[in-house]
Amino acid sequence: MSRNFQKKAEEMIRHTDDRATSNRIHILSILLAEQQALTHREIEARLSMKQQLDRVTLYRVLEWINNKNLAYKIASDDRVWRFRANMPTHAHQHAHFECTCCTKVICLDDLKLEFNMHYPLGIYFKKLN
Amino acid sequence: MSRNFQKKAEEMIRHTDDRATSNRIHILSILLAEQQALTHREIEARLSMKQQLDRVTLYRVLEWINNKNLAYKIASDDRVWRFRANMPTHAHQHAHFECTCCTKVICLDDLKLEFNMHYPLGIYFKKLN
DNA sequence: TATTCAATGCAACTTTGTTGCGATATATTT
DNA sequence: AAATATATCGCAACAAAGTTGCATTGAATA
Repeated sequence: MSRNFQKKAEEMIRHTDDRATSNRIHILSILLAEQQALTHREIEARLSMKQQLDRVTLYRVLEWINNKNLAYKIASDDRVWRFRANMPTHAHQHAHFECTCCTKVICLDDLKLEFNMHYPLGIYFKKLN
Repeated sequence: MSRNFQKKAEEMIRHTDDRATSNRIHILSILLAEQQALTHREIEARLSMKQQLDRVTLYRVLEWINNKNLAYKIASDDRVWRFRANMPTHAHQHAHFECTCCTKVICLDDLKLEFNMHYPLGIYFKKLN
C-alpha cells in the first residue's frame, strides 16, 4: 500500500520537467497517503530513519511540490502551513468548508457558487494558492 | 474626530471589569478609527511619539482587547494576526467574504447560511475567534 | 494620600520559515 | 560505464512574529 503511493508519487513527479529526487518522492508519497493536510513537523515525524533530511530541504521540497501543483497549502490560525496532495481530477467550481481546528477541507457540492452575487468592486476570483 | 474614537474606546473599556489604561484606550481608538484589520506593525506605526509603548505590551493589549471581544483577530496567509474593532451590533448570521490579499472582510448579506446543509458528522459551528 | 495588584518594560527565548554557499546527486552526454 | 553539467541538498546563519519571567510602574480603591 505504501509502495503504491511511492509509485504514484514518482509518476507525478516525472511528469514535471524537474528532477525526481528521492526526497521529493518520499515526501509526496507521505502526502498522498494522508486524508488531511499535514504540517512540516507532521511530515518530518512520518519520515523513516533512512529518509531523514534537513529541515531546510523539507521546506524547499514542500515549496516545490506546491509550485508544481502536486499539492496545495493552507494557512491556518496557528501560523503554520499545512500541505495536502492535490487531486488532479478535482474540479474547484464549488464551495469548500475548511475547518480551522482540524484543517480538514470538505467539499460542499450542494452549495453552488453564485457568480452573479454582488461582490465589492475590484475583487476577482483567482486560483487558490 | 480622533477625539471621538478616544472617548468611544474609553467607554467600551470602562464597561469591562479591568483597568482603563492609556495604552488600551489609544490602541482601541486606533482600531475604531480604521475601516480594515490592522497588523501589530501597522498599529505601531499609527502611535504618536507620546503613545510609544513596548512591543510586548502591544501584543498583550491586543490579546486583551480580543479576549474582551472589543476586537476580533484574523489569521492571514502571511502568518500575521490582524485586528479589527468589533461592531457589537453586527449579527453574524450571514456569510463573510474575507480577501486573503488585502484582509478586508465584506459581509455577503445576500448569501444566507444554509443550516440544513449536509455537513460532515461531528462539525458544529462555533463563535469566530 | 497611601495601598494594592494589574499592567508594563526589558531581556531572553521560541517557533516557523528564509538565504547564501559549498558539497552532493541526478539526468544527460560521451 | 564514465564524465559532465547543474539542480538539489546540507549546514550555518539569519529574520520575523510572537511568548515568558520577573522586577518596576501606575490605575483604582480605601
